[in-house]
Amino acid sequence: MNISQAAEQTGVSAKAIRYYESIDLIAPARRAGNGYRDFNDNDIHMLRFVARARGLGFSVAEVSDLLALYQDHDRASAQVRGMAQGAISRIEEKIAELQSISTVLSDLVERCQGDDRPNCPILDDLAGGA
Amino acid sequence: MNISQAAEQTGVSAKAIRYYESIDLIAPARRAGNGYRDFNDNDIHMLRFVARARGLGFSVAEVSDLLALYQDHDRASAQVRGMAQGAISRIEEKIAELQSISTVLSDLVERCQGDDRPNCPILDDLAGGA
DNA sequence: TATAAGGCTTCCAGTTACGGGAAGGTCAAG
DNA sequence: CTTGACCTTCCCGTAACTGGAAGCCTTATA
Repeated sequence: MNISQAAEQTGVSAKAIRYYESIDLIAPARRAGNGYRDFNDNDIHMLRFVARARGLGFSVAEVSDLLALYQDHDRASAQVRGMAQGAISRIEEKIAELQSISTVLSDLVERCQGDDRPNCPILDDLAGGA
Repeated sequence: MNISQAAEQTGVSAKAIRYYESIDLIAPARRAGNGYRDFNDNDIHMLRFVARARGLGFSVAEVSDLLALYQDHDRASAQVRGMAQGAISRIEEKIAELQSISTVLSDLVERCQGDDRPNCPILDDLAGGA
């Protein structure tokens, strides 16, 4: 299977696949006689794993660890669980931060008329900080 | 005032100040006889504006627009309000996305024993996607 | 069969918003 | 006069790719 088919079947762009290969996240694909990459079912499987893990917010470095754990059949599930919990913590923190920002912005928007006049509490706030 | 004092008073690092100057976000600071940047009260004011806007999640490009609006005393408040609302929308979207990710991860963690054994629903899910 | 379109390859550059660090000038203190 | 703390500019590195150029390969069509 050529790279564009692999991309289509996994949701990982051809560019991204080459990138993942270049940073050794995934094993280099077999090459056909013409030099084209040739992907097999296992390659597709791995790419889907990567796509799903990335989609769940794991960094590429973390995905690398997860792949190693996935391929190590003697791993302890605690390790994977720990990584997932770490990811959850970071996500929760980010959510809290975004929510507090959103609150501030919403308050500002509420106090701003939003008409043709120049008076704008939003800019006043940015300027004054108070 | 030298750059390190300006940094301290605004919460913007010296590196960031030079960067903002280099990309024309802020006006180049006056130079003292020795070539050092010399910041005045207005510079500090502008840097604080930038710091606060960045802290509220506006991109540097957006801060540039906000600064222009701030300095244009004939601006319409509607424009600033619109930008703030756009920022809020993006933030809300991001929050929703993070929350759905967090939910999925939490479900997975819950189903994972997290012990010394290799059985791990988290990896199973990443692999199978189902 | 010639050729044009499209896919594949590699490599380089750009993205965001800076931080780190090198090489070298400047300033205040002892 | 030297030390150490500033300051300057310049270049590299970050995360995770995307876009584009230059140049093969393949397939379809005239």
